[in-house]
Amino acid sequence: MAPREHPHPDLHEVELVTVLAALAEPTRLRIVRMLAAMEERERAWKDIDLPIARSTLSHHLKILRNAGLLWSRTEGTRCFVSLRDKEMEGRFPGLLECVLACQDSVDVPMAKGGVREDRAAS
Amino acid sequence: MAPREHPHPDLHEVELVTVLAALAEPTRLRIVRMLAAMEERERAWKDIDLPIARSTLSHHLKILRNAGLLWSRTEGTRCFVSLRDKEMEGRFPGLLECVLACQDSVDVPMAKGGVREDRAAS
DNA sequence: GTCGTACTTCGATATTCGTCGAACATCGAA
DNA sequence: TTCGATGTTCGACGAATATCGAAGTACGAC
Repeated sequence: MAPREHPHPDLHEVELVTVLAALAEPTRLRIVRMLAAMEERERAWKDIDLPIARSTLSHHLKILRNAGLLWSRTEGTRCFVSLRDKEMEGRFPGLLECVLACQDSVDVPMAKGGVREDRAAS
Repeated sequence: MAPREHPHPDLHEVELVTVLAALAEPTRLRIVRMLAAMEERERAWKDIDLPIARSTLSHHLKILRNAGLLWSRTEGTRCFVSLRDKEMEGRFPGLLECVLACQDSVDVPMAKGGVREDRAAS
């Protein structure tokens, strides 16, 4: 289907385990990190370049959306996603921040523009 | 088997996804919260009172241990577990703290002493 | 209207995970 | 040494999950 307007949960109704489960998957964590590392606050669905099928990507984005982690916006037949980091900070203070700050093996080698070199290098 | 000395991972080798996955399960999150809410820093294995089989509990404790979240110590035939919160703070600054601080539906109604009333009430 | 693009949903599959009871291993006590 | 207590491991099971390709749906362009 075309990107029909998706339901976005009220963050007050999102449970911590849901958020943790959403983040506890390498591909999804990578997506979150990529969105956080961008200069623009939005990323075009089409430009999310990962070695997975598009249907799988759609699946992961849905899980992140249901966990309150990202916002998707429709523009014609296209879709743009962005982190709900401000809201998440209100609901789970410090969580997203420390997840993003942490250094581990899940990197952000996602081409097609938007990756900040300065962050990637630190 | 009796509580043979278990392997505890070096926290530098523990990945964020491993920790998140360990925490992203209601029973395990409950165990972590219970350990954090205790006055004594240790809890006897035997006194962890949850509505699950003992083999299941053993399984969950192993996952938490492998994620670097808890430490288990053997004393004769008994076992005592405690949070590795200080070390986790060094590896993933702020993570455990904000997970414990967050308010959601996973409570800590675990009897047999050790639950702090002041925390439970806040 | 017809076609193509852009996502989403469906159905199928393989893997992982939570759970249990039973069997096992280790220690202390009798 | 025999017994009981204490955890752990094993084997099995159903449920959940990550993945894909194919089919479907909505929109813009022509």
